[in-house]
Amino acid sequence: MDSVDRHVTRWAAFWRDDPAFDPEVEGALVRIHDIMKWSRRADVAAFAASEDFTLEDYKTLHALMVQPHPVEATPAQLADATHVTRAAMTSRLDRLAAAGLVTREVDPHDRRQVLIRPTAAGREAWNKYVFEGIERDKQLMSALSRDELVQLNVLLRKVLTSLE
Amino acid sequence: MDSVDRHVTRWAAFWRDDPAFDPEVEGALVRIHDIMKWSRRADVAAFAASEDFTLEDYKTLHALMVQPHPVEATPAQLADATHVTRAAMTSRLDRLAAAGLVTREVDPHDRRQVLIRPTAAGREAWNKYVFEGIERDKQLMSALSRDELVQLNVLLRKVLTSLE
DNA sequence: GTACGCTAGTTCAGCGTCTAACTATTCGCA
DNA sequence: TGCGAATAGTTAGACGCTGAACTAGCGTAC
Repeated sequence: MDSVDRHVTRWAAFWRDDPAFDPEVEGALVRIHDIMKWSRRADVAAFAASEDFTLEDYKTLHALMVQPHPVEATPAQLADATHVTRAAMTSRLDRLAAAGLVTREVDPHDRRQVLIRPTAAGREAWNKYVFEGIERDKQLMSALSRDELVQLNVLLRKVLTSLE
Repeated sequence: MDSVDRHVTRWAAFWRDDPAFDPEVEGALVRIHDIMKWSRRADVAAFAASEDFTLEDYKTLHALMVQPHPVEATPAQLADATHVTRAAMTSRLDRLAAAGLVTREVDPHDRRQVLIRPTAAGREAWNKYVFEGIERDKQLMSALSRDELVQLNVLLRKVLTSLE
């Protein structure tokens, strides 16, 4: 029994005989929510020390580096990849461009588009943090065996596929 | 194969022979992240129509109703339950109190504390939305059978217990 | 009994995001 | 060919959250 079991149990008391409420459904979603919070907290903590390079900077740079074509991408593609709006991406790119980590260039073939490319400094910044992030993630999921991890992905993949 | 598989595969290409990177770990966390985003988006959409009653209002009210003692709680307890800071809870309660959905009263036994209680209108507002939320959650997880849902909770419970 | 440390809640400035409106460019079709 | 619709990106204003500073009240120890 974890904190979610306790929470959902109390919650369930309100609809003891109402079949609409399903402890397994609510439990799964609350847990997903909570694990997410832990992950985010760990990420924020990892970037709290570094002045002038935020978690958002890193995430944007990461999306740029792990593109189908890691040499360039448009703001819209990066916005989709990071699940933020284009407006948010504009302000993220403002920061990165000002810090000299990416370049902005108008696409000569379609002058509405802007091509974002990482600079050498940008690649370096990304490299510095990416392994730490992988290690954090590993820690977070360390309670599961390899088989369990695979099993978890099978289940989550089903959920996500149905949503997409 | 879902979008995360494609994403992580591309990602993995960067560290093809580096054992630090584990597609199962990253896959699970990215999926948890994405499912979370879907859930939040559905919740936001559900409250977009209703003027003057926000998702945050509902969540706070919900935390208040599903307390060990659902008649009253302190701002600190509600902040913990909803995973926000006390500062954020102060502003949430400002809204709810102004809308007449909760009352704020200084605890006579400890005058530092404030007791929050739902009003009749507050209970009614909560009741109006709680079933819709349950239905949304059910939809979100509808891709899984009962057994799979139980299995998912077993795995997530392990992860969460290790984090707590 | 007074002084110090701790706790609860609030206020404030800063940040990141969102939606909506706007500009510039390209596309499609009469 | 030219004009309206659609698309890419940016800007502006609002919102919610956070951390830090602050006020008020409680508890304890000397």
